Amino acid sequence: MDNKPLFHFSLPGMDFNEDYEEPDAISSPPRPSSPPPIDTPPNEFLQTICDPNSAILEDTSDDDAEFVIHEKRAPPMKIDEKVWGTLVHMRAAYSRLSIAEFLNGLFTSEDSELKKASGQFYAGSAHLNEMELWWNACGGETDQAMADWVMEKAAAICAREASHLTDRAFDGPHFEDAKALRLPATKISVKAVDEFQVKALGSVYDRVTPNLQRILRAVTTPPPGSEAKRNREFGRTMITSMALNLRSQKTNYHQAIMSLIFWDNRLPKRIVQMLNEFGISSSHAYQIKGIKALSKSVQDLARAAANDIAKIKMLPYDNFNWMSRAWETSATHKSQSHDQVAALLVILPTPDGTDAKTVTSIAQFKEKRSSGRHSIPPRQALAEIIPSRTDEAILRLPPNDPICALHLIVPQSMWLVYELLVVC
DNA sequence: GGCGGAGCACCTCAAATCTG
DNA sequence: CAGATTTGAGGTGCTCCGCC
Repeated sequence: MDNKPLFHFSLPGMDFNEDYEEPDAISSPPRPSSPPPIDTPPNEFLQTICDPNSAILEDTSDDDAEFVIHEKRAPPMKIDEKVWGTLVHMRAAYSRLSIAEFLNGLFTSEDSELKKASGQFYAGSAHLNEMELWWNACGGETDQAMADWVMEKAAAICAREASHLTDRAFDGPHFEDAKALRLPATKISVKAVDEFQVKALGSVYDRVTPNLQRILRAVTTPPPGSEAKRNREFGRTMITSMALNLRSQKTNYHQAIMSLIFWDNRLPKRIVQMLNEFGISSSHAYQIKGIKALSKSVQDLARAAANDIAKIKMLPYDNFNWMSRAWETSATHKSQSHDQVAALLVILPTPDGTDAKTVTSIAQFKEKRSSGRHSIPPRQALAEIIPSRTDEAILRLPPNDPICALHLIVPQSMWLVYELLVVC
């Protein structure tokens, strides 16, 4: 029978004697009272460590007490020496037990004492240190087998995070966050659109998917010295939204808003469908339902504002000649720049010290007329109706500023336009 | 089992292209 | 050049399927 040991090790100047005879496993040798020197020949060393008949261990002469008192204490053993001694013992006592088998036995055993020992090992997070050592010793990311193992575990961690927001949201720790990431087409409203912020969404992802974000940051952060002008946070947020949407189409908050943006910019249906496949946008059908819901939400707001006695309303209805690039948004025309007859509901701010009822009171105008409103000198009257310097400054706003178009309709000398709702 | 998103077929309409 | 035909895009309704 081949009794060749399963492992072989050596230190400088030392090696095992192949002719060494293995002692009985049940008679483990006692620990030597002093460390064996590294460069001791193997036979002597093994005798020192393992031989119960060793001269050191057998020294039971009457001089013991004197020896303990007068002998200088042996210097502490180095780690190498202790490890070496342990390996020697293992080989001597259990020549067929490999280190891998030993570790497996220690960490998978059901024996209470062994579990206690392995638990102490975990308690100090020593296993993380060992894993770091093994990672470096094997070549880190250049070792394919090691990288495969690590990535498999990392993928499982990221999948678990995603699961807590999608298929296992109900049972997970982020149920409320998962609900906030779902936006049914029929629930799209002005409030939902107004509240959407990529930055805020990114913060939510940082909180509920920290490990996935760690990986995305590592991948998307450019190397030092290269181009760094772009803000990667928005892209990482989009990537996360895409990943979650591809896992579950119910997680669609970002995609829903994207589909509205695409609709507003007249992106063709087939492109929307393509981007839906990619997980960037909701489907075309969702777009249509969403716009319907959004239009209803806008109308509800307009009705509420129109019936609010605390607001000052103005309802211009005319053929508006929109300035170039002054976009009008409506449910039926998307964003267009055109001239057309339209009705606008304009909510004007209430001046300080008064209220809507007083400002819009007919009696107020009658009072002004009766007090000689038309008796002021013509020159003064003209000065009051022509644009002031402030008016002119506002009228010189950039042509693509929609406020500019509004000021053409509502003279600045009256009130600033506070809110505009388009009634479709 | 209900809800909601996606897929699909089908419709309408307008622009582009063909044909006599 | 005018009418016919084709093409392509937007929109709708039904069905399937995943999630809760």
